[in-house]
Amino acid sequence: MARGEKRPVTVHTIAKHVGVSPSAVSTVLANRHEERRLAPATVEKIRAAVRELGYVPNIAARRLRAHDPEVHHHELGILTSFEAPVFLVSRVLRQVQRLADARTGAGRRYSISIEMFHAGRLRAMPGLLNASRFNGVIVTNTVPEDDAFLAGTTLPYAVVVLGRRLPNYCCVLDTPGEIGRKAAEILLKGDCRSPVVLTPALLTQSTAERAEAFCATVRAETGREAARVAALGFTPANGAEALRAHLGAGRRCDGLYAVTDSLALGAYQAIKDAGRRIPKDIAVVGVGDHEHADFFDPPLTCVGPSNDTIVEQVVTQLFYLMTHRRVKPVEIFVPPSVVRRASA
Amino acid sequence: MARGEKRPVTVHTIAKHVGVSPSAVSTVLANRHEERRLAPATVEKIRAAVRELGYVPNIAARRLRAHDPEVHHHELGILTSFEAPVFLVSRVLRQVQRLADARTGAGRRYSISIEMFHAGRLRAMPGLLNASRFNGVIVTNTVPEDDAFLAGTTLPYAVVVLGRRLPNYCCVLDTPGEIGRKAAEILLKGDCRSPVVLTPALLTQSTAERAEAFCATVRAETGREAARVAALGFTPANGAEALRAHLGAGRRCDGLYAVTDSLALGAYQAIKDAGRRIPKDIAVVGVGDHEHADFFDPPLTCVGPSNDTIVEQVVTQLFYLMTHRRVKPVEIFVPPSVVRRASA
DNA sequence: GTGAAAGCGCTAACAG
DNA sequence: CTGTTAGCGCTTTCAC
Repeated sequence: MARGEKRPVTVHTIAKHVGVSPSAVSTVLANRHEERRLAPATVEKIRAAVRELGYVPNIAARRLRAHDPEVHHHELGILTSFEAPVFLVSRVLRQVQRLADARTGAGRRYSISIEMFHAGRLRAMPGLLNASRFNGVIVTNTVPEDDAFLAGTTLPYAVVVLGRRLPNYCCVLDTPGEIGRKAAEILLKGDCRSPVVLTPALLTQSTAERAEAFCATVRAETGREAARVAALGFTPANGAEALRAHLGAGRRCDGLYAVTDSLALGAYQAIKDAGRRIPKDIAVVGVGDHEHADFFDPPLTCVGPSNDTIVEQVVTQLFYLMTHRRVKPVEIFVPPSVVRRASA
Repeated sequence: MARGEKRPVTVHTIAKHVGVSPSAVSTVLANRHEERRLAPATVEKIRAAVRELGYVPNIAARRLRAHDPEVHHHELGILTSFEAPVFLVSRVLRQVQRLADARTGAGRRYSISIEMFHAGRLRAMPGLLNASRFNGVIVTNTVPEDDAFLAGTTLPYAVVVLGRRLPNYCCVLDTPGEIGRKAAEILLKGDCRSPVVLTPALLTQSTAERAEAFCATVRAETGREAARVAALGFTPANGAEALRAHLGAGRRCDGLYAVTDSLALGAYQAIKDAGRRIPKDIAVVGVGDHEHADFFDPPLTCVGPSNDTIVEQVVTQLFYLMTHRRVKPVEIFVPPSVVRRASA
């Protein structure tokens, strides 16, 4: 902390500062001074210098030093913005780990880490451009700025993009149009006459397309317009508030498609508070395979991306890219999953 | 893939194999052969060799090479087993990132990554013992085997343990005894006469203590024994099944403490299916500050660890340890949070 | 067009 | 008890 802020502090710096050799410093840092029988006074002086100079070990150097030449070490990264549905990320992680475990062997190890970036600041992640952090990455939950960055540069290692179309990378995508269409069909077949779609006010590419396709389908099949309700944010509370306002204003609604899980949860509360029954008065459709949808009251019918399939594709692609490098980018579309439950 | 499995493959290996110099190989790997005007034939031969020999770049070496001596790079790790409630981990991550961002400056960068290990296999995580991966770590969701490993060795860098007591490390803990006691008090004050505690069959130290304290409090206050219902696993489905069996057998229950969120969710379904009302027939208490507890139907009263406070303590400790190294281990206990809602 | 050499920061082996 | 030396694998000058 004290003074070494601008000049880099290395074991060498400390050694000179104390008047000992770098190896003595190294020994103390690893708590091996006993077996090396360093003089306690020396140890103390070194410790003091370490603290005073604010020494931070260089991890890359240590790793290189510790490296066992018999094993290949693969560094995999899952890169996601903070504004992410964690549960999807954790599924990706689990799947990556499963496949990595299956391939781990004598001369092969995998390290997998999740790295979060602030939306729009992917370019600032260190080591991305010079390939000094990962052997392969999965990129997801990007915003347009990040996409522009990616599109403008071809990273020289394995990259799979989840949920975006970028011409120079392998991409795995859901089909938001089809999702919206199917959601509309389910509601319309259930004799819904005044469909509503509940979205966050800030639409992502994906949620926008879902809502759009929903409305288009309603228009095509009935000639009427679906009502659009925009929640301020992504939380259940936002969803509840928005739908409450809609219902409170006496506007019609006998069928609802909520484009995210959390909004559906909030919608349930608003509907019940308004004294309406699900699905009798208002049928509700949410998005795909939420782990708790079965325990909503009533259980929630879902149309949305089949995340497990998506994740599987992503991970398969990543490993493929890492072994056969420089293949032509592909786009993989995964059709939606539909789970019918009691709410529609 | 093909043959280089046992002998380590480096740029040097490839260079020799093709009959060029390491620098040529390096240039091709970084896609810089254009500006260096390598012969296209050479480039192709190098590419072929790279593929054939299954070359994997050594990330540590690249990092060391790319290292800018003007900035200190801090590697922070959040180490958690797979059997983890992701949402807690993601809170830790957010908080760490927040504090790291605040400290990031000219000569200072932080990288934060989540690393998952298989329960009981923490010792197998590479680079833990020789300090070649992290400058500081937060360890959580360990099982006894992992704890034994940690207790037996003092890692020579900043370590904060979340949710376990280990004599040689800084630990931050909730107070499961107090949690169980408060849960019991809430139910008993609500005139509950036949309390039940719902737990997973496989108890962690923490869930066991919560259940134990709950039963002890019931015993002390009423002289009766609380019934214990064990669910096969941790999911809502497990919880629903277990409680359904209990209620179906005609056994009494007018107050329930579920020691995890998911079990509470399942319990709701079982209770409603049995035609009972919450809280009129059966009052329900869940654990701390679940983000969706407000949207349970009815909203769920919670007694549990106050995760935000815990996370704050953990992260504060970590940064403290990194700047003032080798301080005496401390134990920090964070009292439970109580949020009263409609379910009890 | 291509190769040789230097050195990033660290630690283990070997000499004193 | 302590210092010197070598080298982990990589990329970037610089020289040919």
